[in-house]
Formats: sequence, structure tokens, C-alpha cells
Amino acid sequence: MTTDTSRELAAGGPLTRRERQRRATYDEIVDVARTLLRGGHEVSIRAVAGDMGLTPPALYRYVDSAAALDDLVTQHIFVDVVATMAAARDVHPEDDPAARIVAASTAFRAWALGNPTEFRMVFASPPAPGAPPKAAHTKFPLAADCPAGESIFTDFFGELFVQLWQQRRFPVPSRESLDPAVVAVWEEAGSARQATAELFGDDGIGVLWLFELAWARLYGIVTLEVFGHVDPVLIASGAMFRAVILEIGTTLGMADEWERLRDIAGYSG
Amino acid sequence: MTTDTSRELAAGGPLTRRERQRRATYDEIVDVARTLLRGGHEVSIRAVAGDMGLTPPALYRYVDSAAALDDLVTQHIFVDVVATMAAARDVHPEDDPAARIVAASTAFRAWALGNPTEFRMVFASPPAPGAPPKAAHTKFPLAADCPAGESIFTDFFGELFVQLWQQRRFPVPSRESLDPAVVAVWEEAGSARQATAELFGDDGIGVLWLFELAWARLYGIVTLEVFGHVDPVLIASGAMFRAVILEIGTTLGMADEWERLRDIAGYSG
DNA sequence: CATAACAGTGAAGGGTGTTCACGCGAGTTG
DNA sequence: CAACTCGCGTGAACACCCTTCACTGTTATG
Repeated sequence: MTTDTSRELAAGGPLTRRERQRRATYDEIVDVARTLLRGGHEVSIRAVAGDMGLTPPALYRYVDSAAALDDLVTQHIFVDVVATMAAARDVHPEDDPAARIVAASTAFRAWALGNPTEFRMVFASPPAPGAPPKAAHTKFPLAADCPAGESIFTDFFGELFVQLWQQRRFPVPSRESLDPAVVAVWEEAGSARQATAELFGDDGIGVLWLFELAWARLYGIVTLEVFGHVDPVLIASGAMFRAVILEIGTTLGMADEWERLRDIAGYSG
Repeated sequence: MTTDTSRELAAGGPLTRRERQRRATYDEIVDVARTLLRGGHEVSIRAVAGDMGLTPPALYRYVDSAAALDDLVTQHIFVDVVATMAAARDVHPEDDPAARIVAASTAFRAWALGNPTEFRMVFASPPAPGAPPKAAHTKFPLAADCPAGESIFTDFFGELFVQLWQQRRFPVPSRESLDPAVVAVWEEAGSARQATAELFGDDGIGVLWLFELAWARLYGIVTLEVFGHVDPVLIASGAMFRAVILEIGTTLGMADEWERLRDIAGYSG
């Protein structure tokens, strides 16, 4: 159907000439936008269009609105930071999840400190009242459906966390010792509950809970440092970050290896 | 000098008529701006001027720029949130610093969740490259000079923290057990070091360090919740916040009183 | 080849920050 | 009291922003 002449290079993929062009334009949009962002400028339709040699209305062929532009950039930032973390993770062997998770966390912090504006845009964006909740934490290990947005980030850490637990079986709080409200959350979570239960048995809730706590600590220290609410020297030295990583690691049964892990977390003394 | 007629009401203060008028206008500016903010609108020079029945250029008699307007509002937000926390603190007697600090922390969280836009503006603002560092944590207990900006916030918690320690003398890490980089930070801090040493003796550094860690945890969980990077139900139930408060409290020697403090932290089960 | 889809333009309407020249009037001064 | 300064406010204007619309040229398709 609709096949005639210019379909030669369809061997590689179902990409018509126009589609390739369009995709390239999208890439350039994101590229220009992130360059602006890193340069401290605002990401505006006009600025991006201008840097591309286009008039502003032209961008509306690719993007519905300025907010959609932000979303587009946000998506790419997510995959970018995940890629950065994955690279740091992969310098350590697969049978060493402790090193891998510490390396990834450290890379996350380094990226955040190096790209504060992008970090703020992605991780400290307003609650968007009425919008679908950002957190995809309920579908924990690997999202069944949409791999978009924040979930690719959550999944990254979730996978690492699971591997760590499967190797070390660090103690997790029992269902009874948990705040009843917490238990209720995952009891009612429907599909998520089943997936979790299958993976971790009775410890499921405890594992999920520790994951949330660990994530809270990591997010907290990184946000604190990025926004400069702590002594700059403490940031530069990385002492505070290492201390938090040590806390997390202790909770997750990595305390005995602290000297090794501390080096991975970037000890510079 | 320059004294003649209109100096009658100078008894109450050195406020000339014009000065009072001017001050009232400032108050109205802040008032209108915060009303806009709470209503979900942007704080713009034009909008504020419009709501006051003025033309935009008129506002430049009071404010240097839109950024300065933001700063002005930010200042008032700081004193506002501190006042809110102080009110929560003061329902508990002075000889119960544990209850007071938990109540204040809980009020801080509640305020943040209720005013996310203001929170983002004040506590998750970009690092402002080149600007003076926001954190006044070095001058810990009570700032000697400028009581402006974030320091009034830090001082509030600092004072509470000091009282807690003076009552309980919870164990603090020794100078030797601390990351050398941390020790170096406060060793070189000059004036701050002396003030701290006088107050806490040899434990000074350890106390400061625990304060920073506690602040990091509180800031982290509140930011996490405000920006929705965690399950909404976990936020609504307050379970996560209580868990973090428990962590902090355990570090600060309040674990034995957890049941009492948990209620203060707003248990709703 | 004719036609429909696409990409891009210019104009226009609405929002914002900011500067400038100007005027009005209250406060100050001779 | 007259004159004057100075604070306060206005209107016009420039620059930047988002967005929509009608319109055109190019490109791919049938």
C-alpha cells in the first residue's frame, strides 16, 4: 500500500525521507535547547527557533507548546543522566552490586552538581497541580507499560537495588514492624503488590520500604547540595555526601565494606 | 538640623510621613505578591502593579527589578515560615526541646506541602552562580551580624538543636572519627570555630556535624515530598515523614520517647 | 501530472520586564 | 508666602516571550 518509488533505503528501517528529516529536526531542537540550558539561558520557543535559523511559529510543527518543549527536553535529560549513571555502574562487575549502586549514586550526584539548572528542571519541578503523579514507584522493578519520564530513572535504581538485596539479603523490616499506613499503601496498590510479592515473598513490603527510604536519602542529599543549602566546602570535599552514602550503605548491609565503597564514592583526601 | 514643622509624631519613632507611606506601600507590594503566589499566579511586576492600581513603572520606585521583587517576597516568606514554626514550637514547654523541635519540623513540612510554589521559590532556587553562598551554617548558633535571608531560618533550628543537646547530651562523633575533610572545614572557619568551641567545648565539631546531618535529612524528606518524587499515598499518610523523623530522633537521643513524639509528628492512623 | 501533505513565513494579539521623559503635588527651604 | 526640590506616578516605547492564523513554496504521493 502506498508503495512506489522512493522507498529504496527502507531496508534499514521503515523510515521515509521525510521521517528522517523530521527526526533530525527533533534532535536539533533538543540539542539546541540543552545547549541553551547549560549556558544558563532560558529554554524558550523563540530562542530555540532563532538558534536553528527558524521563526518561532515553525517550531509549532514539532512541539505543541512551550511546556511540551520542556517535557521533550526533560525526557532526554532523563535518558542522559541514566546513561551517565549506567556508565559509572558498568565499570564494576555484575556480581558486585554494592559497588555498582554506589558508583551510580555518585555519578548521579556529580551530574547534578555539574548541571544544576537541568537538575532543577527535572527533579525540582513544581507539583503541577492536577497532573498525573510523577512518582512511578509503585510499579517497582520494571514498569510494564510506559518506560517514559521518571520511571526510567526509578527503574534504574530499582534494578540495582533488587540485585543488591538478592545477593546480600540484608535484613528488612517485617510487615508488622512497619507503620500501618505504609502496609496499607502497598496492600491496596493492586498490580504492584502482586509483582512485588512474587519477587520477594513476604519480605516484599520491607524491601520496597527500604528502597523508598534509600531513595529519599539520596535525593535529599543531592538536592541539598545542588541548591547550596549547606556549607560550600562541605560540598566541595564531598564529605557530607559520603556520610549519607555510608548511612544508606549501613542500612543496606554494606557497612563492612565501607573502605572500599568510600573510594568509589570519591574520596579525595 | 532640617527640623521645623512636621516632626510632631516623631515621638513614636523617626518616621516621617513620607516614610510611613513608603513603608505601607512596601507592605502592600509583598501582600499582593504573596496573594498572587498562593493563587497559583506568577509574581510579575505588571501583575502586582495592576492589583495595586498602579502602572508597572511605578513599582520601580520601590523595587530595582523583577528579581529584586522575588528577593523581597522571599525575605518575607522566610520570616513567615519561621513564625509558623515558632508557633508550633511554643505549644510545648521550654524544658521539652525534643517536643519543640519535632513540632517545629512537622510545621515546616506542613507549610511546605501547603505552599509548594513558595517553597520551591525559597528552598529550591538555582545556585545563582557567583552569588554569595546561601548557607550561613558556619555561623551556627546565632548570627552575629546580618539576620537576613536564610540565616533566620537556620538560626531557628540551630537554637532548638543546641537546647536539645544541652539537655540530653546525646553522643556526638568524636573529632577523630569524623571525616578529616569535615574537621578541616570547621578548623579553618575562623570566627565560627571560636564561637562553637566556646559553646560546646571539644564536642563542638561533632555537634555541628550532627546538626548538618539532621538538617540534610529534614530538608531531603520535605523536598522529596513537596516535589512529588514519592508515592502520593505515602505523602498523604505522613508515614515516610514520620519514619525520617524517627531516624533523626534516634540519632539525637530521642528514640525512647518515640511514641510521644510520633503523635507530635502528626500520626493519623 | 495533479493533488494533497508538509514545512516554513509574516502578521497579529496578548503577556512580560525595563527605560525614559514628563508632570503633578507634597515637603522643604529662602 | 513664594520658589524649589524631590518623591511618586504616568504614557510611550523597546525588547523579549507564547501562540494562532492565513498564506506560500516545496515535497512526496497517487
